[in-house]
Amino acid sequence: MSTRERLIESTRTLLWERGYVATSPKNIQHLAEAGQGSMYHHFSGKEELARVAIDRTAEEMRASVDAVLSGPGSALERISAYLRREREVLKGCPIGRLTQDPDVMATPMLVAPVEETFTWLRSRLAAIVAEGVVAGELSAAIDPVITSAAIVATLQGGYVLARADDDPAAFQQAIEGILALLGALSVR
Amino acid sequence: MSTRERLIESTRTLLWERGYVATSPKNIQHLAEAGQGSMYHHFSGKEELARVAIDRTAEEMRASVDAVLSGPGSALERISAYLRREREVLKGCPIGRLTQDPDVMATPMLVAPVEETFTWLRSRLAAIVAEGVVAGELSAAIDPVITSAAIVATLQGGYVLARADDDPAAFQQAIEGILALLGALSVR
DNA sequence: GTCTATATACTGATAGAC
DNA sequence: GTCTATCAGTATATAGAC
Repeated sequence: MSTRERLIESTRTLLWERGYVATSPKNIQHLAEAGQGSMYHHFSGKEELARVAIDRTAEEMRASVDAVLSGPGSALERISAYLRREREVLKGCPIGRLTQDPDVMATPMLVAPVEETFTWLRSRLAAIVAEGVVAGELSAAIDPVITSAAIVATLQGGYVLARADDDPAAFQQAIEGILALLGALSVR
Repeated sequence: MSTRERLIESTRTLLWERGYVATSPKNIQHLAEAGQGSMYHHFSGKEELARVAIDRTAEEMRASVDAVLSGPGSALERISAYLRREREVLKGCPIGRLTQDPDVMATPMLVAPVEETFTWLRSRLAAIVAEGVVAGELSAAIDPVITSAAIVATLQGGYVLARADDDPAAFQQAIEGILALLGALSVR
């Protein structure tokens, strides 16, 4: 792996583990086993490097989520598969966590990919919920937009509960809770 | 207000706005209009001050939530009143945000009040959901524990969505989404 | 491309005068 | 109780040699 590559991957790791404010150029260089000079040769500074790292994380997430959501199965089955996927629950969501970072929120270049990711995710899920309603699988009483917002929020909030409890079970309970509600509204 | 009081209140404000890692003793002193010496006279350091501040925020939250949940109305009405309460959505949850702070999570003294708050909230809500089921207001198919986890998670995740979008509407959609699902399972 | 030197400001605290 | 002085270490670079 090239030095540039190692810098990007190290930044991704640290942004996930500690966020943006709490990650210093020095931390990144150490993890990447790269010198000060290398980092500033490849990137203009911490901000640009973070942007590249966040973009990559967002793209990967999008691709892996889309793989599940575009897969086989009914609408509810795909949503359920997405929510129940294996996750490193206690590490939290690498994108969602950034919304709590004051320096990320104060930097338009860094918020942009975060905003785009959630906008995409919510509309992708809304489309699937709508599909389920049209197919007669889900009750016509379900509104796709607010329901998909609730689904994504449960996922993001599940991470918060799990971290507060230091136990992935809290995440799983939240997921099972929303799935049970959705399941009860499926048309059998 | 005493200097000590101003230090605590300033810390509460900064922990809410920027979190723990991103808040320095200097920031606190400046906002509190207190000198270095004053801060270290009243508190052993940043950590102790943060603990006092978090405790106070947690207690206030508990009291105000309990006021709504112990109020009049059916189970679903009280849950709905709680979720729809006025909130400074874009500022996020002053307690939930701390779960994303690496230095808070690494300090047992600081995680403790966060963990206690969520444990309390979830069991308080679970009791109300259970009440609704017993009263025949909610479907017997509803499991109080996982449902209350989903409710709290939706709330916490709603803040994440709103901040990502820089729009409180995303929070409201998530809330209306979970309430619609719960409402559909109420026994009319 | 990578390295070392240098720089300004801030972090989180301690020491001791007043 | 509050103030100023001081401190070792870090944050985030820039400069210029190799």
